[in-house]
Amino acid sequence: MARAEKNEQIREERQAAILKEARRLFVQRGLSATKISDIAAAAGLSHGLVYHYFPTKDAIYEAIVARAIEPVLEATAAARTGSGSATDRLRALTVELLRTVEQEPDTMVLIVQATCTSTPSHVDALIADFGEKIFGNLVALLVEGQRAGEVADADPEEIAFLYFAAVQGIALTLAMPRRRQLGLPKPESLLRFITA
Amino acid sequence: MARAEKNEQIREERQAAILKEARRLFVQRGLSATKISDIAAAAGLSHGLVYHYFPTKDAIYEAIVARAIEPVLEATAAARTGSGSATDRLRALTVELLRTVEQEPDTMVLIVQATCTSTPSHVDALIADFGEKIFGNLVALLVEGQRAGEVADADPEEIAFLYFAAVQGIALTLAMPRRRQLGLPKPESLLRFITA
DNA sequence: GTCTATACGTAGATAGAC
DNA sequence: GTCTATCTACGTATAGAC
Repeated sequence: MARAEKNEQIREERQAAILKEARRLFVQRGLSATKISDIAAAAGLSHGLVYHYFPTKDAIYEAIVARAIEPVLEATAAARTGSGSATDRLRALTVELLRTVEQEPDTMVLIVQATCTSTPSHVDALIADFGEKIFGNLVALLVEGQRAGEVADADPEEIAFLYFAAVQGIALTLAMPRRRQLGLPKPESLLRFITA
Repeated sequence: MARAEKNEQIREERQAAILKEARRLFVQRGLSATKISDIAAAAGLSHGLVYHYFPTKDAIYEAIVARAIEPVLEATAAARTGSGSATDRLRALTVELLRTVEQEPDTMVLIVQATCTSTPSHVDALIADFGEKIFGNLVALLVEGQRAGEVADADPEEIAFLYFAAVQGIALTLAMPRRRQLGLPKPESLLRFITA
């Protein structure tokens, strides 16, 4: 393997390791309580080297939030434009969101944290944009469902609001310290907000 | 006024001012991003004097979280033991919780933050205890409602989970940066989770 | 690419004068 | 009770050697 190639590989591995460990720590302790040296130790490199791969701690955080947002945004976009009835797509979306909450709890907790705590301004912008898009996708989907008579005849903005609030609240509750073991709610239960 | 009396009065005023400004700042920026000197400046006293009234920053935070939890806990306890049908009490509780979210958003946001970010261990214990009690009160109330045939015949633990998740998610959404203006959901909408 | 050493700033907390 | 000055610790980020 050529040297440049090998370096590129090292670079990717290091960055991935930093992002992975930083994400875990940010979720556990929050942004400002996580030190660069914690991240470095967890990823198995010196703290100075972290700055070889990322310019600042905020940049690491921003990259992590952006990656967390992406799949959730894609899921709602896919539900909005996919094929099948609106109800089917809402159901599939709900299953997908609950699956994410269960199998990758960090993803949603990170979004929740970034939403309710002040963050670097770039991240604030990411979160605001995220909220707008999620909301837009859900409302469009709900309106389509209402036209087909499948979705309750209430204000679609209100339903979208409640629905996504519940999803985030579920992620939050599962992140509670020393919480009792609670199973995830069933998709049907969450869909009671919506169905006609 | 006697000197001792006057000092006592000063003490109470100072403590109240510190708690009030600290709460605002903690909600806005989070615990570790809020400096003692920020609090002191906002409350109009020197940063050294803050330590005359509270031993540590964590102690201030703990006092604030404890005060935020109290009214929410009381509301669910009152709903559990109050008079009237279970449905009536659930409805009144929902109105009360949504009123709190709207009129004192900081209260719920503070709880949400304390839940999803690592906090001093005393606060973790407060939050865990809070979760247990809220959950217990809601489940008891729901079971009573089910006996009367007023509440949907689903797992009461699941309904309680979803209900409180939604409440917290609503508070969270309203705290979003640069969010579009959204009205609060109507109590009826939230109660759709519950009613038979 | 990697590490160690360090500069620089700042935050929590204390001491002592008024 | 109140302030200013200060101690101490630590975290980010950089520099320079290997």
